[in-house]
Amino acid sequence: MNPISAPRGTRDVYPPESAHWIRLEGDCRDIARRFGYGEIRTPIFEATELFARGVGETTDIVEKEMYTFTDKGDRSMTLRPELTAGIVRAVLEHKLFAQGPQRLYALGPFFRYERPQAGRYRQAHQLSVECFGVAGADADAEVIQIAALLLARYGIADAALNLNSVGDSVCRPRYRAALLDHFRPHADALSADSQRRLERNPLRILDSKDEKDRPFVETAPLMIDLLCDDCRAHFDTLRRYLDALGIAYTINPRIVRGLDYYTRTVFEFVSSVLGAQSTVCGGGRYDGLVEELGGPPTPGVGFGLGLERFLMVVEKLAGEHAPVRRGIQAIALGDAARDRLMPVVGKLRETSGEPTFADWQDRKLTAHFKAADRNGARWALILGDDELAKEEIVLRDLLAREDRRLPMAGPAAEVARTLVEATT
RNA sequence: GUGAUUGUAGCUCAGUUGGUUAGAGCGUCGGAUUGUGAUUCCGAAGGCCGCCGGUUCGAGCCCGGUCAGUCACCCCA
Repeated sequence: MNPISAPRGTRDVYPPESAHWIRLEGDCRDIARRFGYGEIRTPIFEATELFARGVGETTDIVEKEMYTFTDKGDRSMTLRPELTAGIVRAVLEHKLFAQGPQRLYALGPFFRYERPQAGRYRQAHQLSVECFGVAGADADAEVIQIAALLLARYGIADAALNLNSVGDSVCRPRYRAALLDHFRPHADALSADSQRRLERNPLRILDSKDEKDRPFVETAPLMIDLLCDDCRAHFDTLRRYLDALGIAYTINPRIVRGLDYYTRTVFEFVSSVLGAQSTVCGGGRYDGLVEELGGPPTPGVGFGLGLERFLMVVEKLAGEHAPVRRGIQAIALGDAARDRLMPVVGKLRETSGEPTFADWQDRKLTAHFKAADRNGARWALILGDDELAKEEIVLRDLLAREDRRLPMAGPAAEVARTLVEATT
């Protein structure tokens, strides 16, 4: 029988890597909190209909990338391919809009059935930040700053903010028509992919990587030149706010997002160290989404930030740094010492903020020291027959390589307290 | 879904034109040192050579399939 492996495109996270995840998730929560955003947790599966309507029937995500199944009640369910639709559903279900604008974030997995590649998984994780009920560009600037701050906290200067506007229901149809007028006469000269895109989603041709498309893409009209007055004003205001916040960006008139619901602002943070899947964070405004899902007309802006990709950038950019040594390795030599030391270790684990490691097996001192190194312990605590006889215990500083002898009398709690003091 | 490429010890990788008991470094465990670790020396354990089938007297090596990793397209976090 073959051993079972993790499903394709999924991966396990375990020590020491899991420590990076804990830290990143903590930083996401901390930064969201600073902006007054609260956490929302929604199911990882929802009615298929929610994503079909929310993400868009004709998007690649809905057409071919969803994990959809029929449950035992004959309902069509889907593992969420992104977090926003479920959040909107929950907000509507609990009538949170009755309480004014909602600032929410969610942290968790999403699922897309795609061929894995660098920075692309079938189960991935993201921080999803959503601001509902604020129509002004201040909300756009606010969510962008959240992402910018998170990147800055990890010293990721490498990620560049690309900004664009895809217009609204007034000017986008006009732009689409202009694009079709531009590309249609040259349809035969376009790449096969772009010929297909011409019918389905002409905007996509703009970020084609095919050399054949290049001359036509370069001369194509730009949305940014055809924005209606309202969209133009929104875009200009956002730029002013970003400048005021000191957030650098470049206007990239060719960024297009894959989800149907975006209106006006779209943005991406891209990193050069990620390979082909270079977007660390992508988002924008979605003023029509809430209504589309059966709610009252409600503006919204938000983004998704890929945690796997974020950590990839951090790892590529960060050099090797010596791991911090912390905590105590407790070493008992002999049965009597073990019996005496065990309650002390128990108390240390209750009261010390640092880890306490112990291997109660009857091993050589050398082996215990090796374990201490492996555990990254800062201190070694040694108790053997000699110490027992003198009611002492040896505390070794593994960095300074120096031993200290401490009194070992009284109840375990007292000994533990002395040790905590001696090691801080 | 399309294309390329790679699967040999826990990890990184050798393995000759197909030829007997498949190797190294690191790591692990033990010893040198009956109580002092990151250096050194000695020893040991650890392999369905991804899986299934085929060719062959004989397959880690050749062929087909399959699963998985990696990279790119498509698409996106």
